[in-house]
This record gives sequence, structure tokens and C-alpha cells, in this order.
Amino acid sequence: MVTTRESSTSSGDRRVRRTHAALASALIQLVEEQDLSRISVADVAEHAGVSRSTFYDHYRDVHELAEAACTAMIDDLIGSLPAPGPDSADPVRDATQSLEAFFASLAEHAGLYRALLGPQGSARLVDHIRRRIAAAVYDLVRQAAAGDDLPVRDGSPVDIPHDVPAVFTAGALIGVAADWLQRGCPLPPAEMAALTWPLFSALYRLDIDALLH
Amino acid sequence: MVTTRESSTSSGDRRVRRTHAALASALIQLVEEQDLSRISVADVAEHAGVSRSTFYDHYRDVHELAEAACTAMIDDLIGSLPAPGPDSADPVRDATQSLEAFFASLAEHAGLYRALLGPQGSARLVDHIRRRIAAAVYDLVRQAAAGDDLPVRDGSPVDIPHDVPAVFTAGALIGVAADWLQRGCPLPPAEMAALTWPLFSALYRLDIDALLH
DNA sequence: AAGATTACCCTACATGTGTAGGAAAACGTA
DNA sequence: TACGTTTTCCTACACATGTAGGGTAATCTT
Repeated sequence: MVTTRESSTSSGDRRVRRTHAALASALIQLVEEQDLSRISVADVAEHAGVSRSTFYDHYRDVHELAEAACTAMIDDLIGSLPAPGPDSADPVRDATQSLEAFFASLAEHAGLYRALLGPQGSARLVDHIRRRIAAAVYDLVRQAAAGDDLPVRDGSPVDIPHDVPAVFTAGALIGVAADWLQRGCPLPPAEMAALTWPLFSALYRLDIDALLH
Repeated sequence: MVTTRESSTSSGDRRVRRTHAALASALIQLVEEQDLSRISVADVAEHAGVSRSTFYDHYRDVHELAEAACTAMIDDLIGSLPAPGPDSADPVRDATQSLEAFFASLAEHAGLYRALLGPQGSARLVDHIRRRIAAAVYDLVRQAAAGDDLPVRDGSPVDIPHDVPAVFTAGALIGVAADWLQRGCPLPPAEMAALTWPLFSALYRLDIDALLH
């Protein structure tokens, strides 16, 4: 019997890694063919060459598998973005390149992301991504403002981003991404970055002004 | 047998109105007590004093019922917002009051909205609301810009708001609303409006500038 | 290599889902 | 009121869900 629920990342046991990979791969394959809501646990398990019972040993339902499959990609992506500190020569170029990398990563796994961010998607994953992006935005703005004498809210480490501009920005990014994916990514990532950057820029400037009173 | 699927609003038959109302009321009651994902069709039907089979005559699942219950409220709310035309004496006050009305309406039905916009919520409804808000934002910006000689995109009537700033704004609003609801509405609607208005203002100004080249 | 661990699979079961057909009752209309 | 129409309800069924227990085999550790 399986008692401990692994948090997320690559476990020690080979068998676990294999089943995780097999299930994720099966889901990605199935999500290209049919709606996420039409995909049953039995389907995923069979395509993965794994018993249905084993599926439930790892995930509670298909949504949780999808969330796990996306979470790693999203977290990697956000973590890989260059932090635009005050040492950057061209922060605008940095930011647009980060945005372009974001949209490019979405396009690379467009099938999965479209299924998960669209109308038949997973509210759980959207919520997780929004929190993750909001926290990243919060950190980026603080780093960009970069003065240690700026007014800093009480940062409880568990629940950082209770910050209206950060949640605002995160929701906006998800909205644009979901819309773009649903339309089949008609514009290239670079153009999406060019279109959205001015909007973020306006918000950032505003936020920094507010922080500086 | 029921063959035609009613689009949305109040049907002619008394029985249909009664069952719609009973089901919506039952859902609203149940959603205060437990997670949306834990509510079964049988539960809703029983609490509504309606057979399970009748439920399926009207809705495909619980999410669709929730979507229907919220859609009317959202559409009424958006439709009731005052259009800030060039005839307004104080457009800033108009906008903040619209925002405050929005948040107040959310708070009024906080139980339902929190359940539907949160992690256990309905991606379908979120998608619908985003489209609806994006279309409203698109219209508002066009009305605010108000010059007939402005560059206007080819407006196909079916699919109006393929507009990055509009989707951006809609997503942002949903993000803020979802976060606020999930935290139990700690700030009053007026304060939320005061906090978010500057962000929208920055986007609007930017968008109008872009339209004017 | 030997033993302890634990992931995987099988079976079984109670419950929920979604669909279908048809009888009975409520409704709108003439 | 009397009629045709539409809704509601009942029964039934095939399938999916989520959980539990226990046997077997792969893996990790020493």
C-alpha cells in the first residue's frame, strides 16, 4: 500500500519515475486527441501501460495528473527567467525576452496548455499558476525597485503575494495566454511579447511610483 | 422527452422556471456547505425537490448549472454598468463606481462566486466571464475614445474581442476578484475599487494613446 | 547477496454518471 | 372545458469513480 504522497519532483525510486513519466506522456498524447473532460482515468492508465489502481496510488484524478505535469514546466519556466536587477544594461530588452520565452514555452506544449487553460480545463491548475506568477511578479517588482529602504510589507513566507498589482498582473498574463492558446497561437511569441510588454510596463511604472509615494 | 435545449433566460413554461429556480437555489445553498467538486447531481436534485432525471433534462452536469446560475448575474451586472461616454462630467468617478458595483455584486453572492472562481471552480464559467468582460472592456474603450475616425479593426459580430488589451484587462480583473474572494473579502468593495482603478487607468491611457498612434 | 521496503497489480464493492424509453401529470391554447 | 404539447418522473442499464485489502515483484539499503 502507498501511504506517503510524494510532493512533486523526481522521486528516488526508479519505478515511480517511470510511472510518472508514462502517465504524463500518455496524458499529453490523449489531450491532443480529445477534450480533457472526456479523458478517463482508465484511458490514461491503459495508454501508459499502467493499472488503474496504480494511477490512484499517485494522483487523485486526471486533473491532478495534469496539474503535476504542468507545474514542473511552469515552475521551471518562471525560475529560468532572468531577474532584471539594477545591474542590467537594458531592462526593457530583458523583460520582453522573458515574455517571449514565456509565450514560446506555452507554444511548445500548446496541446496540454490549451486543454488546461481553456473552457474544459482545470481551475485548480489555473489557480496554482496564478499564485505562482503573482509571487514571481511580486519578487520581480521588489528586485527592480531594489532599494532596501523601500516600504516592504510584512512578508509572511507562506503567503507572500497578497498584493493587488501582483495578482492583477498574473491574472492578466493568464488571460492573454488562455486567449492566445484558444485561438491556436495565431501570432508568434515575439509579437505577443511586443504587444503585451507596454501593458506590463505601464503597470510596473505605476507600482514603483506608488511604492515611492 | 426534452429535445430543445433552452438557451438561457426565463422560459415560457411555469414548470421550467420553477425547476430552474429550485435547482439554482439548491446549488447556492449546497455550495455554502461543501466544495463544488463534492456536490453530486443527485444532491442538487434532491435538495431542489426534483428528480435526477429532470436535472439532466436541463443541464449536463453541476458545472453547467453553476454556469447558468452565474451567467445571468454577471451579464446583468456588466449590462448595468454606466457607459462612460464623452458626455460624463467625471469619468473617473464613473469608473470607480462601476468597479465598486462590480466588487459589491461579487460580495453579495460571495459563496457562489468563491466556489466557482476558486481552485475547485469551473473553468467553463471563468472562460465565459473572461470573454464577457473582454467584450465589455472593448466596447468601453471604443466608446471612451469616441472618435469615429479612430482606427477600428474589422469587427466581426460573432467574435468581437480579439484584442490583447481587452483580454489582458479581463484576465486581470478576474485574477483580482478570485484572489479577493478566496481570502474572504477582507477589504470592502470601495477599497478594492480604489486599489484597482489606478491600474486600469494606466492601461486605458496607454490603449488610447496606441489607438491614436 | 540478503533482507526490508514499497511500488505495482488484481479483485471486489459501493457509489456516481450519463443516457434511453415510456407513463403520468402539468401546462398553454383554443 | 377539451385538446395537443411539453415537462416531469420512474425504471433500467452500461460505464466511470474512488477506495480497500492483499499478493507479487521490483527496488533500495546494508
